[in-house]
Amino acid sequence: MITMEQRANLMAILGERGYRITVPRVMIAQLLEQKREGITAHALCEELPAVGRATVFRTLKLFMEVGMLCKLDTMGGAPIYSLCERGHHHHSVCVVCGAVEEFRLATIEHLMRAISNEIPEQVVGHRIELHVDCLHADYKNCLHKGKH
Amino acid sequence: MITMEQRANLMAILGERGYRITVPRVMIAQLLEQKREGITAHALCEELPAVGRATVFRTLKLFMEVGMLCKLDTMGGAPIYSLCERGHHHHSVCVVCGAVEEFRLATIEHLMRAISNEIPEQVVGHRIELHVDCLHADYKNCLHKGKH
DNA sequence: AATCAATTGATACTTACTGTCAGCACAAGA
DNA sequence: TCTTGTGCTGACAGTAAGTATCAATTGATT
Repeated sequence: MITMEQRANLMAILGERGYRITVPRVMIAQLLEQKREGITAHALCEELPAVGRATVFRTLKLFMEVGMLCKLDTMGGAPIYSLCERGHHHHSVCVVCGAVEEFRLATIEHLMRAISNEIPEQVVGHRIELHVDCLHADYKNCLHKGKH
Repeated sequence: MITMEQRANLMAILGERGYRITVPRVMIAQLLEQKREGITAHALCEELPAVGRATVFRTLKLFMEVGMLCKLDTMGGAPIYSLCERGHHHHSVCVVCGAVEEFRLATIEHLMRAISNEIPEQVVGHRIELHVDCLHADYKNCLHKGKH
C-alpha cells in the first residue's frame, strides 16, 4: 500500500511537466490506485459519474503520456488500464480472474539482447504479455490471492 | 512465393472443417496473400468493393479461428491482419515501414520455460511483439528489402 | 436438377475513442 | 484583489472497428 505516496508522486509529475492538478485528475488517479489490478474506461466512467466521459479518456491518455499508466489490449474485451511504476516492464494477465500485474525480469532483457543478434533488423522495442492461470499458482507467493 | 499452394492450403482447411469455399472467401484469401506484410480491415474493404463489410470481418474472424490469420493491435492505429503459417510464432513490426513479419525463435520458447520457474502463476500462453527498424538492418538478410 | 443449411450484403447497432466548442477555473501579473 | 489568459472541463456529435439481424442467395449433397 503506497497509495498516498503514489498519488502524490503522480500529481508531482503532472506539476513538473506543466499540467494542472485538477479535481477530475486526482479522482481518476485515486480510483486507478484502488484498482491496481486494472480497470476499463467504461468502469471508470461508471464509478466517477461526476467526471465527463471525454475527460476520463483525455486523462487516461495524459497519464499514459507521462508514463504512469499502461493500456492492455485484451483479446476481444475492452482494454484495461492499469497504473504502473515508472520504467520498463511487462504484464501478466490472468486468464481466470483477469487481474493484471506488472513484472520485470532480467531474463527477458537478456533474451532481447540475444534476439537482436539473431535477426537482421535492429530491435528498437518490445512488448510481452504473459497469460497466466493464478488458480494453479504457488499460493505461498501468489499476488492474486483472495481475488477468486 | 507459395501463393497458389498457400491459398489451396487455406481453402482445404476450410473444407476439412465443414466451411464452404465461397467467392468472397477466396477473394479475401488472395488479397491477404498479396499483402503478406499485413493489411487493415478497412483497406481490405476498399480493395474488394464487391465484398460486403460484414463479410470481410466475418471472414477475417473465421480465418483467425482456423489459425491461418493473425491480428496485430498496433498502438493507436487500426489493427493489422496478416496471414501466417500454422503453429506458434511471434511478430515483428517495423516502426519505419510498418511491415509485419512472423518469426519463430527457439530462444523465446526457452525463455518462457525459464520465466515459468520465476513467477508463481502458471504460464498458459504468451504474446511477444518486437518493434524493429529495418532501415538499420543488416541488408544482406533483411526481409523488408525494397519496401522503403 | 432439387434441396436446404450455410453464407451473404445491407442496414442498423454497439463500443471505444476523438474533435469541437463554449464556459469555467486557476495561476500569475497589475 | 481584480484581471487576464490559457488550460481544462463537460456536453455533444462524430469516427472507426466490429457485431447483430434478416431476407435473399449460393453451393455442397442427393
